[in-house]
Amino acid sequence: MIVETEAYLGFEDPACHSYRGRTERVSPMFLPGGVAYVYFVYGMHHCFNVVTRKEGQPEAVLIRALEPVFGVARMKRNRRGKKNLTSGPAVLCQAFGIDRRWNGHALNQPPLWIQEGVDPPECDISTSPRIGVDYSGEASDWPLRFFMSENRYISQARPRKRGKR
DNA sequence: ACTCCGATTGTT
DNA sequence: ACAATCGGAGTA
Repeated sequence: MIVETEAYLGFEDPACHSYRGRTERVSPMFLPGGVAYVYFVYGMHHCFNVVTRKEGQPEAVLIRALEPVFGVARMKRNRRGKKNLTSGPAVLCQAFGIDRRWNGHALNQPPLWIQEGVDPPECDISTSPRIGVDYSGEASDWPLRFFMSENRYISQARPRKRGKR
């Protein structure tokens, strides 16, 4: 169950990878919505996004945290026994075995897909600024992070040095 | 060709 | 507080 996301708003958003236009890396974002955009960061991590708009309009939602529902044993294996299985964008990618090979994959198709919640819990949704985008000027203040209020699987935002804004 | 640094995480 | 680790993107 997806419990935390961030929106990235294409050409209008200095924090978005596609802000400066089309490059090889961000080309999946330019596809019609419903497919995966997976990128590699810090020389070791992957992050998983859902492309959201029509072709040529490169916006996406970063999946930052999940609450495990089933498949926990496999997640543990993929995570090498670590306690945190799905809190944090790179952590959940490791748990699910998601890497750049999934770029462009249609997310209504197995073996990796997203579906409407079977019995979604009643809950409030909170917003906050996005994590780790302090370089992006005033966009770093935009309330584009969304998470289920008080869900225990929300990723912990670490204290960071304040960049230019 | 070369430099800089990141939509992070785990450990100290 | 810092290391790990590398390729994308920008500059020349």
